Amino acid sequence: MPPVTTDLDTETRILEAAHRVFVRRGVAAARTQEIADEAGVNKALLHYYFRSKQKLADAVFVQSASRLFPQLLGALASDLPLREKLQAAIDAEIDALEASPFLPGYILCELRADPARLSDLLHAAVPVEQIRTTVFASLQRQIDAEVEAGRLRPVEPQVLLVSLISQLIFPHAASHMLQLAAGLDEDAQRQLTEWRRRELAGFILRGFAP
Amino acid sequence: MPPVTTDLDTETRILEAAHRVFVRRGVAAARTQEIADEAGVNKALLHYYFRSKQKLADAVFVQSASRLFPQLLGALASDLPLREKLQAAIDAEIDALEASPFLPGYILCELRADPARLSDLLHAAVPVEQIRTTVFASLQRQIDAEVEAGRLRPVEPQVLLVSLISQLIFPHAASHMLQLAAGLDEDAQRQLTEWRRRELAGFILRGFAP
DNA sequence: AATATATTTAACCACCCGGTTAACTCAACC
DNA sequence: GGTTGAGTTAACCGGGTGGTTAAATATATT
Repeated sequence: MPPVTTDLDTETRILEAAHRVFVRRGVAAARTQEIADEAGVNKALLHYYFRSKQKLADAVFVQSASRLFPQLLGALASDLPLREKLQAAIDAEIDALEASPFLPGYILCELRADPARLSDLLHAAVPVEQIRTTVFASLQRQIDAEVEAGRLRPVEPQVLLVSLISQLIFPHAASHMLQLAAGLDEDAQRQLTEWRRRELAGFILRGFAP
Repeated sequence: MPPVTTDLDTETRILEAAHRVFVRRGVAAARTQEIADEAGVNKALLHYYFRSKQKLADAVFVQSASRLFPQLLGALASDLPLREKLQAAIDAEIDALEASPFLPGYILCELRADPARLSDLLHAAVPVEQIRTTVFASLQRQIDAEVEAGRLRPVEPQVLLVSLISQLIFPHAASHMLQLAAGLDEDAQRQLTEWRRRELAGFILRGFAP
């Protein structure tokens, strides 16, 4: 038998190179040659390991998305008290984003190009539905309790969630746009990240206070 | 002299077709043939009016961006009192977004693919810098006054601005992602837009209150 | 009507890109 | 040492795409 479990090497090298090139250029504009070069292999190897550019892109997308979503949803599905839960979600997401800051932009763009296909793809890889209902149910319960205690105004979980996600992800996904429209250089953006880590949970809770 | 000011017809028809196709597919994945078909003209006409696909994409981008940014920055540069200013910005932006909901996603994606070129392009078309400094200065003044009056905690204008822009633009730019991750259908998203129009200004001011 | 210029078209081309093929290498196993 | 089969490569191919050209048509000016 030839090397069976050995040599994940080349395959992952290709996958990582593809990841870099796809994230850098977008799938449509990416050239298989560039991926091959960056992986240090021949173009035909891409076809050998993955059957086509499309399949390769699929693999990269699934891998990326399952890096970005689970942390956030996981933290939100936990049974921490509301403030600590928000803080956990913020910390988890900021950490994930600092590890791969261009991921949200990439996912956003690819999702826009072909929502249906990628949605199927992700659902096959991650039990999104299930996590989601858990998140909503637990969040709803906590909000109700806070409303009862007079510390929060009535608000649907979606509203809170979207406000949180927007402020967490958008500044990364749109860093170029912010630089262009608001003139924020890298340093200013790092400062903003720090602010979010320290203040965002409190900001949101105050915002939804009665 | 041949038709000089007449027949903006064909040119704008091409521009609008290009707009639709670019926004739908993204520039890299868009085919000139599809644009020509959608404009009801021959492919060569694209080259006649605009010199190349690239130039056409540039024109579309500039047009799009100068539809999306000025409203927001204009409202923010006005001399309304803080709360009314925020509300004006929110109304302006939501109106602009309802007219062309896919614009932010498009701009985001194109900006990601080639930030430097598109930044130059926009700066040549819109006096971004100038508007921006006005916005920041006026905002800083108002925040200082509110802090003095004990109605706001000290906060840099950028922080407030990014929080506002994130919550305004992200839900549109990432509508597919939100549908995927948070399960928000079109109706839920419309509801969220309504919430933002009614509540976002108050939400932000409460969030930054002492 | 004649002319000049602006539009518009059909047909064409050169190149790029994803994908394929067939041959070569090399380690494992008999 | 010969066989096997995964891993790897150079070379090639066909289709698609952006771009070009030259001819045809419309429109305004004289």
